[in-house]
Amino acid sequence: MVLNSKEKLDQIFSLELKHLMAVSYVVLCNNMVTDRYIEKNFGMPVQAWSSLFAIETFPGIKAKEIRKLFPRPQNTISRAISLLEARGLVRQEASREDGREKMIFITSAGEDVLAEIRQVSFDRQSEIFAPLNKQELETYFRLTTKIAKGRALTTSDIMI
Amino acid sequence: MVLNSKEKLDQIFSLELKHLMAVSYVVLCNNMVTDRYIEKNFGMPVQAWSSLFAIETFPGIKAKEIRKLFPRPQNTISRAISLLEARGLVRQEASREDGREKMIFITSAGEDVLAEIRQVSFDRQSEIFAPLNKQELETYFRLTTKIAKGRALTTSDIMI
DNA sequence: GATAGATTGATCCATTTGGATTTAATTTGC
DNA sequence: GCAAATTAAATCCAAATGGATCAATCTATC
Repeated sequence: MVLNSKEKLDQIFSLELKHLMAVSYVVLCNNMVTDRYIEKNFGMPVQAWSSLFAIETFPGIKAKEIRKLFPRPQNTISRAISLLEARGLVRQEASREDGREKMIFITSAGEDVLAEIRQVSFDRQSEIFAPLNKQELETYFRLTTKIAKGRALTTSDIMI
Repeated sequence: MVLNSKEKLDQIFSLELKHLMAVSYVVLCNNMVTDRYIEKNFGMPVQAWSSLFAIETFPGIKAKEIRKLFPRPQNTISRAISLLEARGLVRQEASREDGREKMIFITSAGEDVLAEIRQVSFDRQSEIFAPLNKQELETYFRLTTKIAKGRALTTSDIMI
């Protein structure tokens, strides 16, 4: 019995690890498409435009705080911010309270680039979630948020 | 007004891109924990043990088929299989129908390693989805599967 | 208020990554 | 039936990655 790709996926999604596999599959597929597209069209890696989102939403945010929103290694975020600064998309300002920290702000050039990325990301989001109706989408978001807030997501008790 | 991390996350999850951000956040957080743990304890990258899952589930699977289940660049899967083969966890056999393809099979050493990884992955899955009750978990899986089957997930109409 | 320990962000460097190319095999078109 | 196009997988190599280290600063304890 030879299975085609769709049937193989169904079978993978019937294993005991199906919950983890399904959600990872969705995000992995999307990242392959989105990250490659933005890299090609805007010349920046995912951690750079993710950081730009965070910096716009929270003016004066620090690098270590960005890591909490978009979990990546510390030096990855550090370099992403260097790239954004080198392109004039953000500016940094020494924190008054703590000389080690830098407050990061988006520039108007950064706003312009982000507006473009936001638009295409929003269209992409619509594409991805198209299979769900409005009610299902809200349920999905509510449940995802519940998972995201789980204590062990970032600090596992078993994988130490 | 200064926000702590939890509050920042809430605000990020109130933006128009919240659906995409929430699910990406969950998978990214998990990958940071899981991939690092398995790298440290089993000495192999995520694409290697993912492939091992696929190879066990579908004896004789080809490299290009694994890519459909765990979307990664072609050479990434190719190298993962080389690694698994070098460790004696899988063996390859030339396909009879098509000499370019190789059929991949798990070895008994591979079964042993996979059994360990499966156990810890299963425990990790329980940890991640602990915030959902049984009913919610099934709903979540059903909706995730719907998204996973969407045509545009892998072949975007807008990100070309 | 001096010193040890902790924390922030930058940098170092060996390893990994992934787009592009190559090799080998198959399929297509004429 | 043969050249051209296509496909699967391996390999090449410049660039990215991430664990480890470093420098600067802050905190705690005595």
